[in-house]
Amino acid sequence: MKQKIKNLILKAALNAHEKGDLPSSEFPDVEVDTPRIESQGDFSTNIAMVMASVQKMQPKRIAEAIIKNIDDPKGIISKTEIAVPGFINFFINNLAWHPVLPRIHEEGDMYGSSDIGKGSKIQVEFVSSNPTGPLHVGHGRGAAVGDAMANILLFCGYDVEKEYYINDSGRQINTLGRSVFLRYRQLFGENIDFPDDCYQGDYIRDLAGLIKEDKGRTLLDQKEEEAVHYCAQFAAKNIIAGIRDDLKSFGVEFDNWFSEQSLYDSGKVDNVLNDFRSRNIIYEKDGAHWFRTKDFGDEKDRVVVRNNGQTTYFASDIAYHKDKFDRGFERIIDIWGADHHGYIPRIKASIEAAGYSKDRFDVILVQLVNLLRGGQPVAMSTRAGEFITLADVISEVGSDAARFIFLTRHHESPLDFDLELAKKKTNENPVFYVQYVHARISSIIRKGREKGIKETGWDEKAVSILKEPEEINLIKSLGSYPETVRLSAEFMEPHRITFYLMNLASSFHTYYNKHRVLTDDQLLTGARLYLVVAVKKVIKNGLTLLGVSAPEKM
RNA sequence: GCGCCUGUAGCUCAGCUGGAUAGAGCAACGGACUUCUAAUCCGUAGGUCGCAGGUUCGAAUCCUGCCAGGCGUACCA
Repeated sequence: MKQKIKNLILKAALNAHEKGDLPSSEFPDVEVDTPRIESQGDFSTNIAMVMASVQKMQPKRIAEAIIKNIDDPKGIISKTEIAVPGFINFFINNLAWHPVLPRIHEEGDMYGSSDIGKGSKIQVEFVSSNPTGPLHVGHGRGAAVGDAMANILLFCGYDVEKEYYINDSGRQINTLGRSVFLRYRQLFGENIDFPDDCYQGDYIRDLAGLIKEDKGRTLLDQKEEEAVHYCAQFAAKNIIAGIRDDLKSFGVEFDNWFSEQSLYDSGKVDNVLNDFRSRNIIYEKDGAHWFRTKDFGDEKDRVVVRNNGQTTYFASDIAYHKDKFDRGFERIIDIWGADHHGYIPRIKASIEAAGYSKDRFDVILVQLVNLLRGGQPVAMSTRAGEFITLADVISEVGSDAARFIFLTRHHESPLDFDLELAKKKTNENPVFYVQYVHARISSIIRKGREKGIKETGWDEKAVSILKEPEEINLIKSLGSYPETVRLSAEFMEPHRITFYLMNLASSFHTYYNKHRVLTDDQLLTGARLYLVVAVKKVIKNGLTLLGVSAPEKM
């Protein structure tokens, strides 16, 4: 609808120019807004004010010239107004909104989809938690944002791949092995002080127990190095399997699990480092190897090989991001915890140095989650190994509530996640509020069937009965869904869908309380059914993008 | 110190990349179930958009400087 108005305005401006009502043929981009206040119409444009200096005319005169030249054969516009500074306000004929309904019925699950991505290959990498412990709540937020983002991009015509990067190499894996091995030895009665720098959680003991069951005491006879290595591999594999399960119960499945170690095994890390050395992008100082990230806009240069010969995490990350582009992705999106933001300039530097444009790389920073219970902070200490895992949260409040709540904030604002609130079944909890719409409409349909009432289907005459303000309001809201999806993809902000759904839900509940769908008037009932079924479809459509279910009953 | 993020109603947050009189939910108060799920709705009240300048027809939104909070600033990941 907005686009239609845009075109009408543009054509009117051209007509006006041809007829000599407007001197200049220079037209700015037409901007059409939806005013907040009802009395200001359904759409407004600022074109007259923007053109004032070019046309050397008063905005009011320009507005008059444009209105005079509007050609609206279908009668979409019921009224136009010129408002004080020079806005032109358009009032849409109520009946002009209705054609969105058959579109929703036809397109169903695909309503709102588009091809703005033009099939270009895009990768979303998220969660990528170290395989040294279970996922916690913060990872859940990253998972919810990443998965929703991937769904939205797919819906907008991108060829999306979801990837999980496994940090299965380097020091933290060694620490994991040591932690498990020490617990293992404790199981055989050794009296060992468990070091602070080892992983403290109970899951480490559990893993040690599993190894004991499997291997008996044989590890004690091996060289420590070998035993630690075995424990590390065993534990990492086990933990990853657990992470995979947790994500699955959260409704998140990845297309690809990418191993950091594989970058070393295939020589990709060495290759890219050698390439940078040969191009003098890496130099030696104090026995370490430094990447000239400063030359690419970072604050200072960064170490890639330490003076003990070990590569840093950054070294494999250089190879990793290069490899993503080598695999043919036109754009890559990383979803990180906000505490990693300082890492962005150096990754961009590495991408530029590897010969790709840093503009093809985006990072979505997800702020931290404060876990609360009844308003009180839940104590969490990773060091002491006392934390509520994502799995705990899912089993307590359910995947739907968790996912939805994670998406009720802009990803760059910190989020309070209250476990008690997430379980509440009231207006305080937005998940139920939205899902309830779907359940209510399902219920209406069931009741209708019992009474032998069928949907009318698209019948312009019947549907044109829908002219209650609450109905027009609902239809307008339905019509704006595709734009919401598009903006959500463009700005990489999944929460826009969440807010849209809450808004649509509110419009529906208002309508529901004021008007009955199933009435004695057959024509009206059919038309209203047609409307609410469209609402149901859009609610389901949006919830699906967010990874939340749409229940038939609640 | 420097860098990034945040600051909007008592609380939790939106605000469509510069538009007109800044919006929701919660909490408070007052109402609505013999009718399709009251897990809902309607109404009342609540604001110097952190502060101060600047840009312009027009600023919560853009720029600059402060103030407050969070995070980062490793040869950790």
